[in-house]
Amino acid sequence: MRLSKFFLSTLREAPADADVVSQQLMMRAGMIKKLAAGIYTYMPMGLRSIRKIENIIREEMNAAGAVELLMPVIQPAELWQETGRWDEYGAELLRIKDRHGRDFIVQPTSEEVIADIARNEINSHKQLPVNFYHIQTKFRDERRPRFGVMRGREFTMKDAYSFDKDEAGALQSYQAMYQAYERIFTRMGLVFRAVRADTGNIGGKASHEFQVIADTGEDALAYCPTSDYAANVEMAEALALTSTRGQPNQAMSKSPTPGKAKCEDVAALLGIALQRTVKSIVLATEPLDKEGNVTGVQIWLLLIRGDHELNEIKAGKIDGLKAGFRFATEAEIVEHFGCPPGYLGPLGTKKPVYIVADRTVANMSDFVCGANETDFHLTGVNWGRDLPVPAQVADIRKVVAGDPSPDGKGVLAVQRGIEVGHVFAGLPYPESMKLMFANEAGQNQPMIMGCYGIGVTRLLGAAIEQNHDAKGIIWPDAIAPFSVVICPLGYDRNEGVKNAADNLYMELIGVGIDAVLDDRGERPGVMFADWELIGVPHRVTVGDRGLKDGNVEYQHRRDDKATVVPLTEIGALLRGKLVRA
RNA sequence: CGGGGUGUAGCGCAGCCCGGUAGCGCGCCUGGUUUGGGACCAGGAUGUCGUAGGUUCGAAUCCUAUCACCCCGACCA
Repeated sequence: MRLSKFFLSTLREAPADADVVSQQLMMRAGMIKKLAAGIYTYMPMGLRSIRKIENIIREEMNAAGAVELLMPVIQPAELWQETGRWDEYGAELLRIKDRHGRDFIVQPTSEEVIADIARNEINSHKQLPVNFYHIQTKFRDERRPRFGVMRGREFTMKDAYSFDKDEAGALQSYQAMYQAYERIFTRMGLVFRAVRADTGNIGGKASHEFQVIADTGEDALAYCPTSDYAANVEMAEALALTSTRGQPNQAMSKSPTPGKAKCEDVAALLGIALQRTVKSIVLATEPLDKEGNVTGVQIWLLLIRGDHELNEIKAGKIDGLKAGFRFATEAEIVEHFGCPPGYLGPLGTKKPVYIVADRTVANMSDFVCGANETDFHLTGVNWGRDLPVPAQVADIRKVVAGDPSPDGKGVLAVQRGIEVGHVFAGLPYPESMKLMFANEAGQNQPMIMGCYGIGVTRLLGAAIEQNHDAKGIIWPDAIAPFSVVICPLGYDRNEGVKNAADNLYMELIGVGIDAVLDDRGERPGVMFADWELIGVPHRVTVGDRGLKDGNVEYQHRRDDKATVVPLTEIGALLRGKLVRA
């Protein structure tokens, strides 16, 4: 591409409403423009990267045996009413009416349509397994769109749907997609991890998220560097930090701790480690009777070690809390404990409460907790001696870096990630949409469905979040808008430079290298700054100075300085660097 | 949805408190001088001041409504 025949507009300053670095850089580099909240135009420069991402996905999906089709953006409400998602999806589902007043939706995903296709088109086991995919525009009316293209309302997604005749086949389809995803993100040059995930409300069986590692990611991941264990922090299992309960060494006593309502303050006042304290968290549930009336309020006391944090998702899995819980009000706390928050503990509550101890707390000895009396804490508290051993012990805390890995093979580390792909097996649609086929015996049986998504436009942002510096974007080769930029110094006024640059450009294009020739005749500083902002990974500078000796300069976007290379060798050098991994 | 903030040229911002009909930097256009890291000089173009009402002789400025955009969002005892 000759730049004079392309379109480029860079900005020195990012628009004030850009909230994350990837969005700022893409806007400055002229790759995207915002049209409305969470809705972006992909400008020519940005679209080139999008197309490269799509092509890699397409090649690997095809190689994995998936078949491409294209389903509509606008879908009739009837299909969504059939699965119940018309009612369940909520405000994120954009609903529209046509001129006849019929209800339609703008698709946030395509399970309904593909299931409709599957039940109409697939009748025989001979047609299975099959995996359909498309790369299509989606719309989810996010409550609060942000993070640029990473959480837009309109976005592009690759979604694939597999249909199998039995569990074994479904597992194979799942693994084929898992491996395809590994190849896709590897080819894109991204650092990522496959993370075991909660199946969430789609309700499947096996599920992994593919997370691009970046400090600015929305999700925290817990993983074990010495094994393949990786899980969302919300999901990661926290083991008890001590396997058995220690023997009591101290007598229990009440210490004045005036004004010290936080574990940190109490530990500091008493001169003990924060790990010796126990934090009390009070929840309330409102159970219903058979008629659905609230029968009263039940109060729960959850005990967590002072330096740990409650994991509400885990708490929600405790019997009695499954139906939903809330944090107790201050009035409820005073009523049940006899004192306000800050001095609460499991001993001597005013009214009975349900006590749940975290696994680690259950094994603590000589610990410190609130005395249920304003301005007092208890020290040297021991289970079994001072109070009954906890009736309920559960994993209710968030894991932290340094915890033992649940697989017993090391220590957990925590990093942030951006979810760019998700694979699910065993979706419920075969039942609700009657996806039946005739098996070898001629009997009808339900198919097994899996679904597999990749956020195409989100990948664009995630790649930048992972790969940028103070000057701009640093694209991995495979998804850069251009692989190589030729920067001639004095293109408009130096015949020798112009000829050399033109010839080099033709040579690179001739061998299939995606090169751009900056033929604007701009000053070097302007050219360099623009291309460093855009993040083209390889740059060749053609100048009078080097040309006298038959040389040009090569510089990778990550290099601090250029290397002199004979003009006759630069083509081969670039070809060597751009060999596909 | 609740709370807060901001809307002035393509981008970044000032002007608003204290009303007098809009300005700065970058970018853009023309000419000239420059030319290996965002050049310089001279000249120039671009705004229904988010929108709609109101107050006033007069509104970017004050008032009301409305829209858009941005930020924050339980608790962590």
